[in-house]
Amino acid sequence: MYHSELFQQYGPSYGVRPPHSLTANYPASGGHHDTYRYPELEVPSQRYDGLFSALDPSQRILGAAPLTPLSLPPGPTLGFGQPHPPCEAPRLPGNVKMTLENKELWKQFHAFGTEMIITKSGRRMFPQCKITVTGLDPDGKYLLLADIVPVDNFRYKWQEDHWEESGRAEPRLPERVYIHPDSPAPGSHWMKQPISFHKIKLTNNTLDQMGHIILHSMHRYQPRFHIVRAQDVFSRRWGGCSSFTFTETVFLTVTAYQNEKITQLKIQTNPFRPLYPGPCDSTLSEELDMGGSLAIPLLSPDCSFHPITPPTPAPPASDAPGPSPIPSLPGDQDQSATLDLPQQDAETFLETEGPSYPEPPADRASRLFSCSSEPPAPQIQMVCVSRPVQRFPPSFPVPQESPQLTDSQSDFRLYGGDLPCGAEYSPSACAVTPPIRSEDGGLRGYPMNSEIRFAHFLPNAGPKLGLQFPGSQLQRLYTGGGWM
DNA sequence: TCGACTGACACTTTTGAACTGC
DNA sequence: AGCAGTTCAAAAGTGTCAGTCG
Repeated sequence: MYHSELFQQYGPSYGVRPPHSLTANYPASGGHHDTYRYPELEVPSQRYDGLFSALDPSQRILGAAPLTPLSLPPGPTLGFGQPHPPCEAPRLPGNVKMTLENKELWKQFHAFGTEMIITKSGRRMFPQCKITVTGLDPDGKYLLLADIVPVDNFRYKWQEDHWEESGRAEPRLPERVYIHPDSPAPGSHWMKQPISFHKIKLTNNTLDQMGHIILHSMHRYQPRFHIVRAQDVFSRRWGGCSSFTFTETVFLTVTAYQNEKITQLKIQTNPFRPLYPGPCDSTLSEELDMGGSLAIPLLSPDCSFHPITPPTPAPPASDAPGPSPIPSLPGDQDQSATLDLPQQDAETFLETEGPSYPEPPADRASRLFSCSSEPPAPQIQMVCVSRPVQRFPPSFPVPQESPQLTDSQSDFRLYGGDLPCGAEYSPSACAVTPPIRSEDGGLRGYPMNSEIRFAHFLPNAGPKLGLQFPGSQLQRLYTGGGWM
């Protein structure tokens, strides 16, 4: 499920997360917020790059503050060492493990400094993100997600044969999450074969409306993978979550390859070239067994994590010690020569040469956190209208940029008429209690006074572009209770 | 002037509809 | 009629490169 299925229905506001508390200069209305720069994100100590409001305990408590759009773990660097909001969110048991399937391939790229092309229309990643998961409850339902976060606060430039810092990073962009299309699926499904995130696309188009992951060029990023125990993507009550990263998957975004070695490596290993078997896809039998790598469970501000290696507080970005000196590639290497990949183990190369771009401090790259808990007790659905009900026009057309919709509330009550299932929206994009069913059992629509909720991982902010409710009206509710 | 970016290009792989045969 | 396998065109993917832009 790239967002393509869901995103198409939610429009460009998908993945856009306004700040937790709207600042004075936050655009109150008009347009989406892709280009909005979060002042909080400029300060390492305050980040709202998390993903799931469901992880925010405040949202699981009646009468809590308005929903925070997202609260996945922070990036490896930003907010590093800073106090995180206390959280009692459930965690997955500690025996949940994730390994990187094509680790050796990633290592080969990492040895030279992985570069990922980003384009306006979106470019897939190569190497692809392919993982295996163990330790899940075979019968429990899980969501698998991925996002990509900045590794540091620097912008880079290619200097002859190596990467070096070139000033401070651009302000962070709205983060988007890739939901694996199999989500939700039982643990047995996730564990039976490698899971491929090959459909992730990267773009530098800040106005992207395709749901691709928006990144800055010439910046370093790292993919993160999240396992969430939940019945469906609408669930607010989660049975736990764990996040993982792999140090080999750090990459630099470029609009054109800078390092000739990376170019050659891509050519040699690219699935579009006859030299190599098919793409790394969990659904394909032809797989490149590049060895596995145990993931590093991520520090999660929402998991009451306990870093095994206590991180040292990070100074402000401007004062932060720069990454380690940039090792240059051997000068006598003929960069135009064909790379003899199998003859040099990437790990060996890394040990002797190091990657061609600065490595983050070890404590940033190797945090390990425990995240274990039992699923919370079922919650009784409760609806609490915390303020006067807001009513929307009879039709809720696209694109209605209502400022009232830009806050973080997500639940709506349908009134004024039944809502039939039409082509304008997909019933799968929202849920309602109870649905109207046809005699044959098919979903026919939603009755008046139904309460509609949207996929909770989606940004609650912004209008639900693509959703239309002709003949009906939506009444937004504030609810702090859990849905399930 | 230079580095970063864009779009067009040639080429390959993937996908899905149409067709065929059992 | 239904299913499985094959074929083929379109779509989507790749890296390259010349031109544009700030």
